Amino acid sequence: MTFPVGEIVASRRPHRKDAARNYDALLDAAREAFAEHGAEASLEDIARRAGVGIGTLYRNFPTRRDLFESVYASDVNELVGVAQEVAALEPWEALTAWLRRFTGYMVTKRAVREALNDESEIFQACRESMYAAGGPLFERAQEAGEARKDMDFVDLLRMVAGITATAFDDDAQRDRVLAIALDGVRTTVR
Amino acid sequence: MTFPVGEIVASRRPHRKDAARNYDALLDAAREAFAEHGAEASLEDIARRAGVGIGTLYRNFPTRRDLFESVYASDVNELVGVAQEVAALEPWEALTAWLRRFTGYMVTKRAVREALNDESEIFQACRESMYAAGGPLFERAQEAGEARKDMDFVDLLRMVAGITATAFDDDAQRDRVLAIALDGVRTTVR
DNA sequence: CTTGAACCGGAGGTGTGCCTCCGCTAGAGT
DNA sequence: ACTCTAGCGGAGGCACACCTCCGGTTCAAG
Repeated sequence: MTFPVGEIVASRRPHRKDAARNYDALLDAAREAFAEHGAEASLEDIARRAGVGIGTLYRNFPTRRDLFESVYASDVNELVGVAQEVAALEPWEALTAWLRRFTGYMVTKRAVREALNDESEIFQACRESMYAAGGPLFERAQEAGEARKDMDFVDLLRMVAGITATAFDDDAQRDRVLAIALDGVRTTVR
Repeated sequence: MTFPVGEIVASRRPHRKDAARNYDALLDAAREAFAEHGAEASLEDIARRAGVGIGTLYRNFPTRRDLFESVYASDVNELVGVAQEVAALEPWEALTAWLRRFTGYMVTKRAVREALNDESEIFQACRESMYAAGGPLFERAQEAGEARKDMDFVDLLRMVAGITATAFDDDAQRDRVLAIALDGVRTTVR
């Protein structure tokens, strides 16, 4: 199984040194802006944050959707990497460790998912990568009797995504609530 | 314990027949628009949906915040009523019945909460009303041994709010995931 | 060092939303 | 029926976001 996401991202990145720097700055600024203002964040503000002209933004990302896709893809890329890192842990620990990273990812990504409907080709590829990376962790936990069998990986992701996308009083509360919900997942099937 | 929210809402509502009708239409249109476009929904679009001039919107709700507060308050009002209705059921059933209604409420309300920070006086009053209405249901379930005791009502609301605010493939998936998370809540404390 | 291609910034035209202001309309009290 | 006042609609000025276009700049290959 290959993960085409990385290649798609890389293919957009310009070759010249200054151009590449601008590209990265725009991606970071966009990630930040989308997390802060949601899908409707101002493109001119993103260019300002990145310290580049608005023209540069449009050359790299002709449409808002292009920007979404790139930000999203680069994050999915990282999550796929994490899945490989945690594969050596015990089944339940591996799963929850990955989900913890998924949490951090989801906080920023709420806006992107809100704007990117499933039509997008890149979105499809990213989702497949995600499932290919995290799915086995869940199945392993199921086989080890550590996760209930009357739910699937998609259910789990939705659950974690929902909980982590909400505003909590502090991180401790978020972790507590997440742990409680995961207790529901760990329940053995009746 | 009184719930001042209803009075606040009522106090805004104009006395004249046509004016009251416009007020209601604006509230409904705003609820719809906020659910659809989030907190940044266009006020002119809301006036259009309601079939009134933009001036009428501004006379009734001088600021965007006023509109948020009114929509939010009217919804909280309804939830408080539901809590009284379900009070006669068994502890766990009463709690989950109320949370199911909370779900429907939350889908629409995500946008409002996103825009209304805790400074708002009305928001404070609403939150108190919510806790006063739903809190006892949770405590009753705890005392009956049906809900774990190492979490509080706020944790529970955040959890349900998070899960229900997310996009699911269908209602069945949402219910399934919610039920799993609630299994975590029902777990007895170790 | 030279050179040309790739890249840059931002001015500016267009569209849309925000909010105010005021001449007109229609409900409510007599 | 009459009045008078609360309420109405939307034109218009301002601000800001979107996106295009092009003269100037900078990298990197030879």
